[in-house]
Amino acid sequence: MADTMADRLERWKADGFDPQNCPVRRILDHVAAKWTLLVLMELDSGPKRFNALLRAIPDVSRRMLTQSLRDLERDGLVIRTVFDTRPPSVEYKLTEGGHTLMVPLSALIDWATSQSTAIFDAQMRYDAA
Amino acid sequence: MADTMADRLERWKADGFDPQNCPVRRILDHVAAKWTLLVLMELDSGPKRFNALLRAIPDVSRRMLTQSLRDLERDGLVIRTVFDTRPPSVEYKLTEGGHTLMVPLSALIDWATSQSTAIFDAQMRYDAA
DNA sequence: CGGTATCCGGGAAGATACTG
DNA sequence: CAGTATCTTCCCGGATACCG
Repeated sequence: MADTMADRLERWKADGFDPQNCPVRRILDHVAAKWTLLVLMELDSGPKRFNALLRAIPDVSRRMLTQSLRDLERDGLVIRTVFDTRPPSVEYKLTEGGHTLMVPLSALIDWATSQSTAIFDAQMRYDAA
Repeated sequence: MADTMADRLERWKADGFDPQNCPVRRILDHVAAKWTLLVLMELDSGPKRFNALLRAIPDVSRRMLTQSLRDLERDGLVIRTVFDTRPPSVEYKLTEGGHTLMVPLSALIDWATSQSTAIFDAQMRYDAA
């Protein structure tokens, strides 16, 4: 898509665009939620169980991990599978849609990684003034 | 970069990764902040003045627009130029770094746009259960 | 093991009014 | 024109405790 931002914006607005209910921002909000990005990255390398995720992501609480997983499940990006064993085990994995999200998301992560020192410097300069 | 997510995570963790202070997430938080995305998209098509942005983005308040612009300026993504006229006029435009951000960001917007109905459907299905 | 339920504090954001 | 200032409200997220 060689679409410019202006094109997109124009189409959105012509479409009766409601910034309070913008699907793109709703998705971005989820992606940028405090723990979601780390959850997605952990699951990208394969299915994991609840406590495995809890251990893999330092400082996340049970409550927030559960909520992040529920949000992702609701968006159809993650699938939750319960195995009827004793004690019960629950597996989370990315759906096909979840994996396709990782493509553009990787690019954004790369950008942020490569620019992080430049941004840090800019912040120092700004704060000095 | 054919880097997998697992590679990235491993590197981060080996690096003494603090999820509370992750540069990538800090940047993503700004990008995904309520109004930032729209501001960036408006500025991508060229410099704009404060009130032009205010008019272009429905429902944004003066306060929040100011804060969004300050955050972007602080990150070095936007430049603020004051012209000493009467009445004064102030122009905002993307920096070079701001423009490079739009590349991966466009890809993510495209993904979100193309998946928005699928996600909406998934949500309906989830909520029905 | 894999969650819920409940309480609570702090920061984000809206409304409104004022200013150089 | 391009902002501040102040107030208030809301909700995210942490802490803690309990459950099938």
